[in-house]
Amino acid sequence: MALDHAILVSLLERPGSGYELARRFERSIGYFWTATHQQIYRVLKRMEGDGWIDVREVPQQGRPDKKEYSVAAAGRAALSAWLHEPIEPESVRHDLAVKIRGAAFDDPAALIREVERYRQVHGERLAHYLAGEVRDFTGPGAPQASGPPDAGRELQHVVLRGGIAYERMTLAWLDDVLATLRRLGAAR
Amino acid sequence: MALDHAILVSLLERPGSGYELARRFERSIGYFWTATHQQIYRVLKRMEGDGWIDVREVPQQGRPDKKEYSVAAAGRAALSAWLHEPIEPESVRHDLAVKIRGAAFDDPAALIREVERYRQVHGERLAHYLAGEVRDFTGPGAPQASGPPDAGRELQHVVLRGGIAYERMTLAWLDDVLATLRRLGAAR
DNA sequence: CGTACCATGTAAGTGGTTACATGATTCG
DNA sequence: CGAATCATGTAACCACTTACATGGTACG
Repeated sequence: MALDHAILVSLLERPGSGYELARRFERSIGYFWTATHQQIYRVLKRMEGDGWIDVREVPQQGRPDKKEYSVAAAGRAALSAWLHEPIEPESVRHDLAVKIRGAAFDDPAALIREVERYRQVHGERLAHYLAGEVRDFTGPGAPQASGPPDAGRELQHVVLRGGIAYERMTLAWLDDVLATLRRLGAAR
Repeated sequence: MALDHAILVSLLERPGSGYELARRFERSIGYFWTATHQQIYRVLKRMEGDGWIDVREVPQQGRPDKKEYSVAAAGRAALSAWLHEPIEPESVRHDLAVKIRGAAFDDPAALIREVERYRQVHGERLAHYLAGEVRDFTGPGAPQASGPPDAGRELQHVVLRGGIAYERMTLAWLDDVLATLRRLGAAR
């Protein structure tokens, strides 16, 4: 049940509305946690009821009004408690791996197109992450770290490096998969 | 909803009981899909009702009788249909990444122990995969591939290589995370 | 004689997905 | 005037988790 905590972290990084959170979950936070707006609104309502977050009605011009949420003391405490409680490394679920093993009982070559699609998606994600890294961390326009290190910045960067490493690894593996599928197709 | 298909693949590789499937999901199939016995029994019942799988009562001595399931024609067809239908690369959920970003609002150094625990778990998984690879694929005792390549074997191996690559990448990243956390702790 | 393993289930709860619903504003 | 974006929700359903339940055999 880390959606609560993912939302708390995001609101600590910057307060915002349910709609804005949903957009963030399509991007930066979405790199390691996904959520739809329906889910987010439900959780926000619950956390508001529990006093974890505060709401502020923000009138806007040219746009619908919005409710801006920010983390209350109780929410900070709940997040801190969760941070200190150990969690098990999560279990993995890879549809593609199921498909690959299933292909042994069907036509392996028919999977090639599917794997190529995956390869493209992961290639795009990698490019996206790398662009973000240059923009926010390593590029010339990026804010310079002067004086003591900014913990939030460093931690965001190391998470992003994880995403980059994951995509690179995945691309290399998908190439391995493609080579294997092609080898099996050629040998028939 | 790939649990159905993961079970079908596993039953195609070798027919078995719900209990046996549950054990497999703790090992080989569990590398890329998890399921508890409660889930498995429910899905087996449903697939049996749909005519996807056949049951055979197998009396045993010294053990309780078991129901051995095997894939029926309709199940094979359902699997084939799924294999040919495109699926989106699945979304990721990493509690640890949420925790790392959350640590910026708490004590980063307190996360070190948690990350070390993760590191150990992933190290064990890697060792487990590598042992399996030697045993089943690359070792001297492993069945030799003579003549035409065995598609099932090759495909199982490439999936396992994916698991190995994933664990290696994760270990390297966790070292990066640890170094970052320690740097932040030392700079305070 | 207790623990571990084999074997199969039910029930309740939670988290997540999909579909439906509304309504205003901006831009081409 | 249609599509996209901003903004917030309800309802139904499905997948998954956790807790509870039973009962036999093997082994040290």
